Amino acid sequence: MGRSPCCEKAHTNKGAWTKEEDERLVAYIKAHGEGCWRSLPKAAGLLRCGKSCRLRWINYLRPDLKRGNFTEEEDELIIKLHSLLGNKWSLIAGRLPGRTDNEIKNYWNTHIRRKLINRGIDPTTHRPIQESSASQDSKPTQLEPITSNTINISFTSSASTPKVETFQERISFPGKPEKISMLTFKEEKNESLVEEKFTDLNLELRISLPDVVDRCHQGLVGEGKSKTSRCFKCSLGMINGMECRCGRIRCDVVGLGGSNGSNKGSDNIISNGFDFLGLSKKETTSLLGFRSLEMK
DNA sequence: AAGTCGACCAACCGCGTCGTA
DNA sequence: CTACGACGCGGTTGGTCGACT
Repeated sequence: MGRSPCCEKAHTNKGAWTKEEDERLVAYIKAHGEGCWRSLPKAAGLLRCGKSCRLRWINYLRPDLKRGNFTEEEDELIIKLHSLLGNKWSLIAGRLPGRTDNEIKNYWNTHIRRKLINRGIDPTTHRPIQESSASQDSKPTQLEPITSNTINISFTSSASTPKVETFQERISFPGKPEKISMLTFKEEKNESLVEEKFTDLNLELRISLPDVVDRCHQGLVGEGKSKTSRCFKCSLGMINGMECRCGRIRCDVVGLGGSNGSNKGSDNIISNGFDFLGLSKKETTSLLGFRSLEMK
């Protein structure tokens, strides 16, 4: 089965956006909010693909974007997050307010990669280049015991498929031991278990429950969505609990949020929950916030 | 002044995932 | 269970600009 095109390419503009197109897009989103990218171009009077509109808004037109050079602190944070997450640019971007995944990706490829190589560090493995090239010959699953400056993080999930997916990431900080959590995350159907084995966190590592409940309570749901699904928090039995506000309105009688609507109002939940690496707001609009952590 | 090269970055493309019918 | 629409992500491309010769 072939993949259908995301839009009618014959009647869409490509390439650089004009000022007029930008103004139209901004005006439309200000008036109607984000979401439903497929229908947005037509509604906004733009001869653009929905994808293109989304990208333009997210990467360039969004009012909360921070323009300008990256600071040294941001550099170091990106390096650390990349050592933890790999090329998960959207997750990394979620930790840097005002920065986009595309911006960070570009910055990584043009600046930080070179910076690490100059330091003698392999930008892919975050290990010293000599050690890194030598270790490529060895089996990746054979991990050494944890030392004072080595961290293992593992995730195990069988949430959506019978196949158990695991992720192990090993990070070394030569010379400088750092405290970090080792988390094990297990999720089976409606049951979920989050074990936090250590509570010392230096990167504010937290596991976050998706805040879809709060979004649907605030009328931020997209039109035409199902009204029978239950939010993740409810499915965990957290109704009326600390993590879920469904007590106000049971989420099995309201619609669940899709990717539509603004993110206003979700910040409190993120900051009060178990936000893992400060998952980007867009990530928390669905269970993707968790699933993104399952390394492929 | 003209040509070349590399850096930068906006934008595109293809694929994976999710939700729904 | 399957097909399909829609969205989001990551890799890649290509245009622009400044530095250098």
